[in-house]
Amino acid sequence: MTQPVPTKRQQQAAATQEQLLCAARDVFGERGYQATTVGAITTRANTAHGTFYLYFRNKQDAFAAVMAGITDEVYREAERGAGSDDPRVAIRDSIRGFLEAFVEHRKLWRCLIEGAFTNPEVEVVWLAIRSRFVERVEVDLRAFGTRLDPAIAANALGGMVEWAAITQFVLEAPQVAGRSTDETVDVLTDLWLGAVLSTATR
Amino acid sequence: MTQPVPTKRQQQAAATQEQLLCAARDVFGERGYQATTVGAITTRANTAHGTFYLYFRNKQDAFAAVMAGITDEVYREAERGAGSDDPRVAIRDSIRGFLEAFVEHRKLWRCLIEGAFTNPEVEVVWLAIRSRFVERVEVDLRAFGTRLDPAIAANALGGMVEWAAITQFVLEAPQVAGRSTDETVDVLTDLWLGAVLSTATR
Amino acid sequence: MTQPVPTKRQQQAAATQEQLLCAARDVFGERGYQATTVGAITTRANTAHGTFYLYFRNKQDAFAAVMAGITDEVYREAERGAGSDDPRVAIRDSIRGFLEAFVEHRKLWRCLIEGAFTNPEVEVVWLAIRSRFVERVEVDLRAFGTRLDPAIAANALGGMVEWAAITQFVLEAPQVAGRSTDETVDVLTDLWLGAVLSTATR
Amino acid sequence: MTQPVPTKRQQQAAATQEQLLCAARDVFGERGYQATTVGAITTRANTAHGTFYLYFRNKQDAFAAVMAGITDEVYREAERGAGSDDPRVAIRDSIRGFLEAFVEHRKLWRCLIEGAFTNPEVEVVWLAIRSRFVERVEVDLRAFGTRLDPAIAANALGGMVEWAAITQFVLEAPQVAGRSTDETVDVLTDLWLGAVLSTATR
DNA sequence: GATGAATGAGTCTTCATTCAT
DNA sequence: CATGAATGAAGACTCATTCAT
Repeated sequence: MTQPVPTKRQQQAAATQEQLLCAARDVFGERGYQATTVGAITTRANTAHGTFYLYFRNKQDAFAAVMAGITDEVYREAERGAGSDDPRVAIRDSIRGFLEAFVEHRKLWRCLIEGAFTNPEVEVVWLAIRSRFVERVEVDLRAFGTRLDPAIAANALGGMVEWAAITQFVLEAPQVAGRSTDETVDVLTDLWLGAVLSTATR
Repeated sequence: MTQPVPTKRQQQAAATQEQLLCAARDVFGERGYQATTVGAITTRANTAHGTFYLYFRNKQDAFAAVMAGITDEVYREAERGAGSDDPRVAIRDSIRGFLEAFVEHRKLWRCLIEGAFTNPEVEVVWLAIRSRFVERVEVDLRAFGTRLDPAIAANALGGMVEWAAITQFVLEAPQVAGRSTDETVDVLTDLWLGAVLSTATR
Repeated sequence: MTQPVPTKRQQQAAATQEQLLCAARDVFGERGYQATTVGAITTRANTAHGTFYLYFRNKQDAFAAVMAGITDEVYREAERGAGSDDPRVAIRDSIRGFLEAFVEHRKLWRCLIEGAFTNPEVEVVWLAIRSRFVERVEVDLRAFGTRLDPAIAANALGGMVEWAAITQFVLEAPQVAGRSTDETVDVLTDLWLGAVLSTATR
Repeated sequence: MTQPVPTKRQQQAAATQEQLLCAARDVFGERGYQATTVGAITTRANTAHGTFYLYFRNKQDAFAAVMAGITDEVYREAERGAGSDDPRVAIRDSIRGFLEAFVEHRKLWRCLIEGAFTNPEVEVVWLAIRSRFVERVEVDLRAFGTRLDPAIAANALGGMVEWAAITQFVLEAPQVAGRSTDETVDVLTDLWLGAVLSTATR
């Protein structure tokens, strides 16, 4: 068994890693994936350049470490509606949870999409996390009963929310730029519910 | 006024530009935005490196030129359902048109997303073209009558189709990888129609 | 057919390449293989850093280009004794040819040995050139008639001259440092001749 | 005066140093001089990175420590023929001793040559040890009587054996690769003897 | 005596862009 | 019009060495 109480040096090391992780989160959010350099991260973290490589194999590895927390949080928020019996309430809560968490991290999310489309390994990581989200939706659809293919429908409806969030809060498409999260939650809820109810089997 | 009949030189130049454009299309599709180099394009086009800069200000400019044609075509295909009186038929034709054109150009579309998330100017170009698409949907929704905010709804429904296409045919999300275009057209049509009808005002 | 007369630009390019090659020769000779940097070569050649990569794939490639000329010259000088009928004269001329050429390029030769023991690809290149030298010796031994294994004997006798040159003129082993080329030629000739004659079959 | 009986601590320290030395020997043999890193040595030795610097000033110092043992052993084996009265037997035994010890350590010997040509201080160390070898040969030649310069002849004949070993067992020159040690011992003995006898004065 | 976290100098290589020919 | 040689900025990654614990 290892010591349960971390030594002073272990604390130091953990603090350094935390500094680097925070710095990475900030810089990725500000500059995007490609434009972020290891040098920018270490400068921000007040460490030497080489220290970065004590805690991360490379830039991509640090990116994965940053994103693991974020994606997990956002997609998990989408599951918080599960408590309600009223489908409308459940759906609205899920969508609201997702959108609110998304808005909070929208800069990093932009970076995530950039990373996923630029770097195959990031793509794999992201798709894996996204899968959990889509599968949750699929389970809900099956539970509700639908005459559509549940996988395709889940991917489409889940994707509708994801992409609406991206176009509105990241890309700021002119048609929807500046709209409040609440407005969007309402519309997405109605669309989702209408789509699901009209194809329900029970 | 210059001669309406192009001179030999002008023909030659047009041919060179066409070569470069085709080469750029190929290389962007194969390698993606970041990984494409000007050298790769000129090599493919059998021109000198410098010739590239006679026809394009820079890499980004060539990318915009390539993408203009593609995005235009894909989003235009989404308008071909307009002819029908039956809303289901009209929607299905639109979705089918979009997806079929999308599938044909899916490699470049991947590149387009990458470019838009990497380069602000590419983002602007793409958003402008996408706007026409969203606005067409908005006009249809208004014509049909909906109690939802038409802009947000149009962005969400149009986005649902866009993102379903991307996740299925570009990212090949495991839940939907390998599904046929037809299956997806059916599901998307039903979802769209259900969402619209249930919120219709007339 | 290409133009036999090089254009001005081709001349320019050739001149640049020549500058780089000379600079590389100088720097390799002064610093050795590992310690030579591409930057040092381009600085010496008065070119931009990137220009180096127009003419050489990498440092090793430039090294090979430098060494090709040198090794060829040195080992070729070892063949100039071939004219004489008197074996002693022939051997002495060969040894003298080798040593004199060697002395002239001794700094680069040191670099060559370093490169060959450091970099497998350099090793291969050098061994190939050295093979021609050893095989020439072998042919001579066979012609002369020897009861020894000609390959091993050729490798040993050729190697005796090579290594004597290296220890004396490159490493400057204390026992032989400062001796003249002539003295060494004499001794090596006698050793070689004595070894060959005493094992001759005719 | 310190205690002649080592304390626990001293024993511990000696064990650690031994571990590091063995690890260094292994890693240098496997990777070569340049490619060996301090980290690789400490990893192999199961010690902390910093521990290395308790026992060695730097990489070069550890290399010298490793090589001291090896070179000593190999060159000492070359002296074992001294017992015999028959010159042929004496020479053969010396050559055989050298070659057999050499073959056993050929990977480290390769590393030694690389080190000597890369690092001036390694060069000095090696030349010092080699000197003893050359001087032993010189003494023998003088004892035997030769009309040649004994220093140059000793350097050449000793070098013939050294370099034959290197080209055959380290570089594996194509002409002699795969030959047995015995064959080579025979040929070298004959060449050496022929060279010496034909220039003998008594 | 032993540890291992931290340092930061050092180098290769790529590539968008320019401009003399 | 077309060429292609030249530019030089930029960035990732390694590793020997130090020193507080």
